[in-house]
Amino acid sequence: MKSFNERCYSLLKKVPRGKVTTYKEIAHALKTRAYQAVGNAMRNNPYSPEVPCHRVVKSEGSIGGFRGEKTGKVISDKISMLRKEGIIIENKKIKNFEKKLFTF
DNA sequence: GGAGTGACTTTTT
DNA sequence: GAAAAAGCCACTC
Repeated sequence: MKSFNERCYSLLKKVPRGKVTTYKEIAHALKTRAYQAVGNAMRNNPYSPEVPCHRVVKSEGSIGGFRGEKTGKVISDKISMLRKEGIIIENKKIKNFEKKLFTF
């Protein structure tokens, strides 16, 4: 039985490049309301590059908080990466969020 | 088995 | 509109 976390990772991997998803959607896809549990899974993030944690945002379209990989990384860098993938970030918020939102 | 934590969400002040 | 509090679920110690 895979842990709840691994399911989150699997779903995250399904997110195509240039799209984003929300913690809420993931939790809903898993038939649960463990929004924070999803965040927990991301925080553990055993799959650094395979799981695009930066593609997961809050329900409002804001970036939320990311840990980067080490203490030096900040959210700003992740935003740049998202922008490179085709996602427009404006003032820590995703532009055209609804269009970029990927649902399961 | 119980208490604490968390990269959240929603409602209310 | 922004900030704070409460609520919720799963994981870890």
